[in-house]
Amino acid sequence: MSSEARVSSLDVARRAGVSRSAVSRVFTPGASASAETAAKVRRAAEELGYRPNALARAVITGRSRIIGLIVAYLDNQFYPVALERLSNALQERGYHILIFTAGNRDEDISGILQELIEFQVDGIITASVGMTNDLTRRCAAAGIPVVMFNRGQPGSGLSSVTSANRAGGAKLAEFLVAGGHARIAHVAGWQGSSTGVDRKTGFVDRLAALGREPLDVIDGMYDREITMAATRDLMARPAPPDAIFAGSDHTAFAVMDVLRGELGLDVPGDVSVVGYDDVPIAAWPGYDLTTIRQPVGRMVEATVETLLAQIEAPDRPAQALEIAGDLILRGSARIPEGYGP
Amino acid sequence: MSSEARVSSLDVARRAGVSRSAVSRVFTPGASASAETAAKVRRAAEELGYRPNALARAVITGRSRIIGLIVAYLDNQFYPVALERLSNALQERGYHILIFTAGNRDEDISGILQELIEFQVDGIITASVGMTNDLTRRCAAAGIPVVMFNRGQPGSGLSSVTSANRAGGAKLAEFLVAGGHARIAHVAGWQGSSTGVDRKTGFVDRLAALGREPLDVIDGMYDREITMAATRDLMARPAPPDAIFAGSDHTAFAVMDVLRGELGLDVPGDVSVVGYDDVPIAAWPGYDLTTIRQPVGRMVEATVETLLAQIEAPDRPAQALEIAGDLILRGSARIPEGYGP
DNA sequence: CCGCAGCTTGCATAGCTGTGCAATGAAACG
DNA sequence: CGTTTCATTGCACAGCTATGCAAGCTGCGG
Repeated sequence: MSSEARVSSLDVARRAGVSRSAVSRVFTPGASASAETAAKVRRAAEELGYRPNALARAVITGRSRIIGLIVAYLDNQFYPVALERLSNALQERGYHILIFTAGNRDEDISGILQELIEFQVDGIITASVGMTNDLTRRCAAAGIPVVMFNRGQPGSGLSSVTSANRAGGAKLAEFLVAGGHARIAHVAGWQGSSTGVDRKTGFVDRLAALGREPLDVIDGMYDREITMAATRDLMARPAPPDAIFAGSDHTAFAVMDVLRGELGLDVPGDVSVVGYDDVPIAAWPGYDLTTIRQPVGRMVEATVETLLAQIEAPDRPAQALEIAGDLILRGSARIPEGYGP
Repeated sequence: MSSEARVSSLDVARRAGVSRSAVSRVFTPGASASAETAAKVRRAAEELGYRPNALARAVITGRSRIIGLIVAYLDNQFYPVALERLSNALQERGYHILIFTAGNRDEDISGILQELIEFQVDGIITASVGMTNDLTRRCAAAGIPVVMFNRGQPGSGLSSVTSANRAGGAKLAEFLVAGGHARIAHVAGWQGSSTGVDRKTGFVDRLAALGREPLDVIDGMYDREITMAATRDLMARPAPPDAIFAGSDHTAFAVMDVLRGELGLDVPGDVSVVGYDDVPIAAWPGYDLTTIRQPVGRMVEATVETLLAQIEAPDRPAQALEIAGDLILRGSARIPEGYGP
């Protein structure tokens, strides 16, 4: 409530008639202080508007309670939703998110790692970022725990939390085949990412197990424009697909926009479309998209638990968690007999 | 490249055969150091993987280069887009965003202010948050500059950056009247926010100036469900509206989903719909929404400039900036003669 | 009444860095 | 070659807090 000069523990100590140590102990859980001095200190702190300096505290305890979040892009709604939940989950545990936006270029990521070290972050979460092996090595060298959210990197020694992407891709393959589709195409997610590769692999392998093969697989790079171009290309062929699996909901919307908006086709009458993620928009009647749900809540919980555990015990081995996701039936694809309620 | 022990400037100094001061000066722009020692120091730092401790630096300079961002929700796509740009703009200037998610309840905000002070943030940006006057006073007391993004609070003494919301509302009123609509309704943005109030006021006032009045004005709270309920209510009346202005694009999508998805109506054949923001989805063929563009890029620039200027010169008076936004013509509303190209 | 145990509290130090000040060295100039 | 000047560098201190250690005090039991 005083003027704008920053107020330190010394000011509080003087006003309360005690030493700095006493003030520090009052604000340190687990330290011993008598009820009387605690009251005096709290009152003085209140009057002066004092709060302990978390940065100075971090310098001496070696714990900043800051988590660095590296995120490449936010246009896929899955990531803002996850960001909000991550922030809430970490806030509840006394941690905070320092955000870093980066393209997927190596030099971006490299520079960001420097800054993460400068800010003494206790841990790192990456989202929608494909890490390089170089970065992997440097993180390990810096001794900062890393959890990759919605990405994995086998053999990197880094923890990761993903949904069961291969299983999800397989479910969609079965679903589309059961729906009686003849020409099934896949506009895949970025093949530089584990999610993009795993979904594709699970999808193609299950098709093969059913004695089928995809009409075509094109890398849509998780990009709206590229996916739209790929869709136009597919549909311009003599025998166009009657079902398209897009690598994410965000790109499935792009596919549907081309089919309905540009080509005047009916979904699912002419072409069935399925996606992956179950972002909120997928439930809107405008798209009503059949998709695999990525359980954001549980993925976030697992990410936070894993990261904090690794911060507590740095020697704990990294673990790659996969969380199963359900097929969500909606109106964008023919529903075969036996599915649904 | 070494083991995981944190490496300090003393380690680098020893390895380079110089004093701590020399190391500090090499990493402080503007300080004097000979080319020779700079080379020695940089080399030793490289070998040890040293980076200066930004937290310790912040303790002594009194500048953390951390900006606190308070955001209430991210489901309206306008905010993730803004967040990404804010982060980029600040990163370019050597600042970073510490993120705080909060509901709009007073106790949330109050607790967050404590944490903002603890982390010694140099400035605060609020987005999608309605601040209380109490918070206003406490921020001023703490001496931390605040810029409200996409919100204003007249008379609070806080800086703000918004688009010209009254002017935008007026443009939409004119546009809908020129389109020959007979019964014009407004499902407004949250009336506890300046944007919601200003857009409504500009809209209603211009209607009045044209000798018209709205069929009804309902507070949609910027919430999808509430807006959908309001739309159902409007359309169930004996004389339903033939044009609806929704307080944001995000809620305009909700209106369209009810009209087309639930009621089987044609947009704009039966009802014209307009929104506000011009988020990316508004341009997708699935919605193709006529709206007022909020120029995110310029709003972000202005926010960053204002905040940094206020950090440099704390006595600088607060300013409320308004940035004009254009009417973007698309297919969700009848286009009157004389508009368009 | 005395000794001991246990809780409090102040002192001093640690944890990392920026920066004023003075000393050192070299370079430049006469 | 002598002197002045300037850049450079080390020392010491500041900035804010946590914590081990020892001293003080209180209370309890003998």
